[in-house]
Amino acid sequence: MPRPEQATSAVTIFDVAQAAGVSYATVSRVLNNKAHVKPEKREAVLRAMTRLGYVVNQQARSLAGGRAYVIGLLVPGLVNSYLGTIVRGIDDALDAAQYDLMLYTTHRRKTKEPAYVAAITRGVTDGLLLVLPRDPASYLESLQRQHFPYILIDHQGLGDYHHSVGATNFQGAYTATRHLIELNHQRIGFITGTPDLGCAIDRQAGYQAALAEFGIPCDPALIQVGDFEQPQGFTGAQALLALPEPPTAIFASNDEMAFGVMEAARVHGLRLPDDLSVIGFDDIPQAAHVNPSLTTIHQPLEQMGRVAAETLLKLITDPQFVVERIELPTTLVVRQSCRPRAAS
Amino acid sequence: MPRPEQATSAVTIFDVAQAAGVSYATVSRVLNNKAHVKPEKREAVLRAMTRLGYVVNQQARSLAGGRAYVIGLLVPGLVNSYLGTIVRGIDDALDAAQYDLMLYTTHRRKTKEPAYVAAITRGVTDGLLLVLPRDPASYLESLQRQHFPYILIDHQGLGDYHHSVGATNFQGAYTATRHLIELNHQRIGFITGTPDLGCAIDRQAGYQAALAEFGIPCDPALIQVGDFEQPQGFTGAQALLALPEPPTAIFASNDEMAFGVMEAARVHGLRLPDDLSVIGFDDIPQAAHVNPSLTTIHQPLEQMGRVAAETLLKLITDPQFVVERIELPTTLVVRQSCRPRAAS
DNA sequence: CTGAAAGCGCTAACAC
DNA sequence: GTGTTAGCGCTTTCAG
Repeated sequence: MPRPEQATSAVTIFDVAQAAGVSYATVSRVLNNKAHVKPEKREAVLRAMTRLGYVVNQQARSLAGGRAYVIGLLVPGLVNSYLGTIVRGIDDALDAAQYDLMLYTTHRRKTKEPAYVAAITRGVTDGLLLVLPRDPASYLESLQRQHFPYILIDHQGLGDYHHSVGATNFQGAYTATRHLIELNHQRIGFITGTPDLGCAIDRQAGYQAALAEFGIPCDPALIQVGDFEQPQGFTGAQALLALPEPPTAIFASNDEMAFGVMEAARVHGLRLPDDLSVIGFDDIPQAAHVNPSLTTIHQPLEQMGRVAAETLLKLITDPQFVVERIELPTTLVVRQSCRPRAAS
Repeated sequence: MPRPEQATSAVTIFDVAQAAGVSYATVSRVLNNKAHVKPEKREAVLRAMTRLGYVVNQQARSLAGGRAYVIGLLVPGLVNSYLGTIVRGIDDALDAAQYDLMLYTTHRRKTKEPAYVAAITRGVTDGLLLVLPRDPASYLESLQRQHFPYILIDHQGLGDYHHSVGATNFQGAYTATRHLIELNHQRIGFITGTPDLGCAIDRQAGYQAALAEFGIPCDPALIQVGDFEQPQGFTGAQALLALPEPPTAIFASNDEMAFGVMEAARVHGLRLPDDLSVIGFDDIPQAAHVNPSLTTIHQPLEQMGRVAAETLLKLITDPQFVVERIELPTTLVVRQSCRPRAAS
């Protein structure tokens, strides 16, 4: 009693072989672009495949030792537009290489991570892309031990993770701060990202470096800890604006928090950008559409995704390939949320 | 010469069987929770599995005719926070059932969709979730022919797609419009969604139904065609506000476009909500954070994802299971972007 | 250059 | 209850 629901499918390489008048193995060779197949036969096989509507069975293929043509993408719980943009880049690169994408979320099965990684590395997937993992060490150790191909996206600074693609966070934050300084601001508030993330640390370092370079003392009261989410931008700005000597400009570690800052400024009765300059980081689509539009540091998210995927693919095809940390440039996007400080 | 990169892995059910002193098949039975296994043996097998660090090989499992424990998610190109919220719900449900998620994007391989669907239905995946497919017919036909389990998310209205989970778009739009009417507005502008999407059509119908119920004539000049993206909200509102007799309230078919409307109102020198009331649809996180905060219709996206996934799982385990279209309720969320029209 | 044959790890009849 | 035995569809030696 055959499974009725499978009625349609089931064109195997065996069928193709028969139709093309060759053997089983030859079809496999054609399938994998192996050399040593007479052109005519290759042609015949190809023709038979299209005529029969043959589609490879990845399961079988990878079981038999070949590639799975799937790469895994491990993301933190939150699925937002930041991630969406990265995914678009990944998807592009994977599409070109005929790879599919398996989506894994960090918060799943957190109890038994080793098993999780094991499952991922056990055949289903040929490589793994990790976006902003909170605690990379738990994964990386087993990944490295198994020499399993992986690339980290947008994470660095902590530890020696050279298999990674990121942006020039330090440079970007430096540029943002410098922009504010050149606009004559002296008291510049800063709202950090999630403190245990490399990119957050680098952005803070860039902020402090610019201050130092221009001989502006770094007042700890001007630094508020945030978490990359809008509410923290709001509360951070509230604290900043309540200071005896409040800042004339605020640099938020990402755009989401910058929106929170703008909100707080309004609640505080401040006009933007006249009374307070605000600058963000990331350049999410929304940044161009708020009022006033947000001056920010553009982070090439889509490109990061694409480059990471391409690098991973390279790593998969050539295990000897040596991956260095790749940093893509950030750029200042000047819009309307910053203004020169009125001379006093 | 064994593959060196596989050094670590390779604990098979065979190894487990040996360690537990049972046969091959018994391990498989335990794995699949089949009946007829003596408790002591089951125990022994379980112990051996954890001791050896055994992890199932899904490829082999599904090749041999079992489940793949993977469901596919087909999404339109755009990956935004709308989708992110749905995915969270899906992920929750799948997590509970130990399923993984394969992400497919519509724009890929558009040239050969049949092959695409074939690949999806050929074993890698046990079922398919389709979010807002632009042209469902091209997929649905082969899906149905193969009796392959699938559920549509947030698509309806066109054709007879009962395998779907959505929200009460008509009802929500009706409620939004009615809210505006009860606020004494008579000239209410409307910006449509992408016209070929069922949800867009239903929302427009809801708008018109409310108007009709209150005896307000539907002025075609008050309806602008949009596409669910912010820029169209902006231009649509511009057209509306340039009318000889402009509306006192605008209902945008989604929040993104409502933001565009707010932007246009500002450019036009209008104060919100005093000079113009704006209402949206979706209740994306951002809606609570703009200024003024956006009154909107909450669409239970996360729940939609969860329900769709759960229903699909049910369908997979029981092919006889009959799926009806499921509509989850939308609710009005009153914030600060609407105000009663000043009596004139 | 090409065919034959041995599995990959597992499920599912089928015997015992 | 439990073990035995076929394959699932494909990649890969290994002979020709």
